[in-house]
Amino acid sequence: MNIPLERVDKNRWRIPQNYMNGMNVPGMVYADDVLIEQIRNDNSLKQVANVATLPGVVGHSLAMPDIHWGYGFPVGGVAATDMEQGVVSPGGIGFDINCGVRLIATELVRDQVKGQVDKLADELFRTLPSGVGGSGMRKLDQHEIREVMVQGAAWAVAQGYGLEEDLEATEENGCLAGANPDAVSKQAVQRGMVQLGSLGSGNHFCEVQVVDHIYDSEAAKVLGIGQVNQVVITIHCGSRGFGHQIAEDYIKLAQQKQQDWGFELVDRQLACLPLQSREGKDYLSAMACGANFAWANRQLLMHGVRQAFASVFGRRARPKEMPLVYDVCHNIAKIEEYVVDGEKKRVCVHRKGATRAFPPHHPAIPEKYRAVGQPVLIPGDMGRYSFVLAGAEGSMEQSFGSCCHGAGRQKSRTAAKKAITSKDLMAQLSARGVTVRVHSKGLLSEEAPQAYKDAQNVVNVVHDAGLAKLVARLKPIIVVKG
DNA sequence: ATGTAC
Repeated sequence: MNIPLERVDKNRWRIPQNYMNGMNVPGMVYADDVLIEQIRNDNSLKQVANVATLPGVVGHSLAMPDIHWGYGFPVGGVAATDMEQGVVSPGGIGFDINCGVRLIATELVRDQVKGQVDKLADELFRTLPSGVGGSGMRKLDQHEIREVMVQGAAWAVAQGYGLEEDLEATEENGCLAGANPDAVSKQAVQRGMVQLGSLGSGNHFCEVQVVDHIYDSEAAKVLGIGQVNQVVITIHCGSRGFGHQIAEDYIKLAQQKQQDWGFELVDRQLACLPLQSREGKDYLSAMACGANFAWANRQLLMHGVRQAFASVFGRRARPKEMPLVYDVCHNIAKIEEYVVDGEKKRVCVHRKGATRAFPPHHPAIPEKYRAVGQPVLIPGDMGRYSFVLAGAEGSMEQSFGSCCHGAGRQKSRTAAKKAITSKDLMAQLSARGVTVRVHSKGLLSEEAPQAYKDAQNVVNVVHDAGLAKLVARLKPIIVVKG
């Protein structure tokens, strides 16, 4: 599939609106010369064009430099739809509702952890339940899961999983408004009741990392990650089977109703619901339940991390000395206001594999970070590095307050599995000084560094394009995975 | 991502 790309500047490529019948806006792809060649290799650019055909889409159908093929929408896609005329498309949020990333700081440095790496890895692996379909740290009854759906991370804190101040360091304070448990199916509830506080599988992980390079020492200091060799922890996880079931339920519903609403979609996977319809509002209410479950989930997992550190390092790693730096979601739809074609507009911003990146002084940013901008947490791959950035002004002008979310897959899961055996991968990681504890070795190869683009290229693009600013680079020393 | 298919 050859998609015509017009180069806009060093880091931007336009898919013209006349490329395909039915496009309501042009596409815009963020990539440099290296990344654009990798991106051309799958069908994700066609998906960028497909998204541009959605009813009520405004501005551009955007693709971040970590874009790759996904269900309907590309992963790494951003699209905003008009609140009055537009739709919400569950495939534009993703199956893992509020998949996201949480970064925890410590007062430890690399040398203090060196001799305890195996013990710490064992302790983390024991404390954080993982694996496909695995059950979580806390079983919920019918009443409790309703509270989780409405309260999010605050429920977890009230139950003793963490500190009050964790909430202000969480996007939306760990609770998306408008959640309605009655919009969630019994089946989703059944799946969710046993999975709170679990890591799952796939690309989800808990990593112990060290600050490896600092790009902006002032910003890094404000975020509490200002010391080279400082030990930090990243958790990447979402809403598990609960959010997955919500997505599946509403995609099925949307597909059944497309004809009634008069939609003729270029791809069945773009199934969508008018924002002003009963069904569209129900999806947003259910999505908020999924988002809140995910925030509670990451809150429990962070509690597990603090417990594991305390058991290994005692008073040198008490919860107060392990503050949450920030928690971002990268699979979500948010109602926000932007200037579109010179006019202020309320839109539904779909971020699927895309991180919010609000600039300095935005009221949604915790006060302590106001001058720096919203922390943007970008996991790379398990062998190389991850990044911390801060949102910048360009995101508000260009990308509906959004930037990339990770390295972006370069090889399919099947291709990755063929490229390297888990044994060879374990040896490679060990040689790089990375200690791994994994639930299923068979799945490890699918997540090999070789399966991903170089995250450094990805973050350089969003930095150069003015969407977010580089703050720090993190290197993994322990990886715990499903 | 996911009780990796109903």
